[in-house]
Amino acid sequence: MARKTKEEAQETREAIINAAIDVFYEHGVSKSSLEEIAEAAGVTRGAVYWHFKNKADIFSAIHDQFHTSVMEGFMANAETSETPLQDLAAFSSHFLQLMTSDERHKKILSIFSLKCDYSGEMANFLDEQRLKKIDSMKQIESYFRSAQEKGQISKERTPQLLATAFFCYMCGISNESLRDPCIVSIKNDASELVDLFFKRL
Amino acid sequence: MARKTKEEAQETREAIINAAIDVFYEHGVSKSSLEEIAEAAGVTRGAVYWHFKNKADIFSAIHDQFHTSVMEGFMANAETSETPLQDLAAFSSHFLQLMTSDERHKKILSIFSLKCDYSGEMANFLDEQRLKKIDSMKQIESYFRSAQEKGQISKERTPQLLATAFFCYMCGISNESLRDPCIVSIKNDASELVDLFFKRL
DNA sequence: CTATACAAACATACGCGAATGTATGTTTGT
DNA sequence: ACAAACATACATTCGCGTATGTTTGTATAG
Repeated sequence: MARKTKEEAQETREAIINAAIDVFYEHGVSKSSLEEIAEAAGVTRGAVYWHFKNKADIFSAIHDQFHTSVMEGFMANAETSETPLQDLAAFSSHFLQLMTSDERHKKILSIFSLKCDYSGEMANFLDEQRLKKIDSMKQIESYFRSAQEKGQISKERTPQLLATAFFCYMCGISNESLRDPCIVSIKNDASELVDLFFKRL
Repeated sequence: MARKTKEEAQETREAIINAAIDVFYEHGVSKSSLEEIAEAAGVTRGAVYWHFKNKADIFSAIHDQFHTSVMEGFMANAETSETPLQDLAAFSSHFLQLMTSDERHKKILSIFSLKCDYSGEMANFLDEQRLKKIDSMKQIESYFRSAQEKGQISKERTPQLLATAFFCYMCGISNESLRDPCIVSIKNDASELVDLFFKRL
């Protein structure tokens, strides 16, 4: 096809990414062909290979895009807040609720945890996720530390352990609700589950 | 090769399964070829196709074998026990510790949560896992209900919710420790993490 | 201001290897 | 003698990466 303007090219790039999310979600990453993705985006494989190196590169784009969009609302007021635990709970509930309100958000999470085979070239993404998670853990940790310094919770446990526990808890809720929305219903149980962690600290 | 006795044939079948676990763990399910598995087992693809229908069928064998072996130590004394919470905690800790002591156990869990693309034919296994998890949840639920009836914990929350929370918590710990043993160290933190859930009920 | 050269943004075509399923051959326990 | 328990051989498909073709926005010279 003909040459397009920068903006139009950027649009096709986004179209490919969005198509990939849908195709990955339906057929899984490993069984999705670039042909399928191209067709879903209304282009040919030529366009895909112009914008991306290969399938892993598309996955990487989704990966980056997701994490930056999630994190930007997170890194804020661990020390400045007067109610760190409430803030943490609120953000956590909001994150879970996104899985109900934002279809794209849900699809991407589902791809990451159920439709992906982290091996070979894909194993790199586990490392990237590790780094992001360490950042998150540091943040969560500071929330708990702040709460301890303010005398809002017991100092019996270290902030590290509390952060680890809470992080695992949240990951578990997220994953299990993706595996089976009936067993763990975000709409019905999410906020109550989050509260359960804090109510008796 | 020549014909063998029933026992020898069963041994090769087991050898194929064990080889598949190793190959799946290293290369991921989707990128593992039957040729690799056969070679690792010291046979040819002919033997593999004799014992199994295809790759998904091998996976299914691992799947069944794992769940039956895990569950057999679990279904026991929810109502008969005088200390249901302690029993639940003990079993949970034991389950997590298995990831350290039993390499095979760890590899299989890692395959299920990180090296597998649950799509197409593989999606059936999510349904199977759902059923197993419902059973587990029922069991866990009865532990909490028993504890409530004995007055050992508050009746503020329903047993269902407590079971859901605990189940998600455990899944989160298991998964995150697989993703990064440094962030969540089973050896160091597991029992303390499990305790954390119960200490303040 | 316009003609033209160049390269961006794709589409099309080609060759290749890898894996799969099956068909057939071979050995030996019973 | 027959079939279980494999090994070997074959055909086919599928997806990938690349090479090449095509169109058109855009810069630059004249």
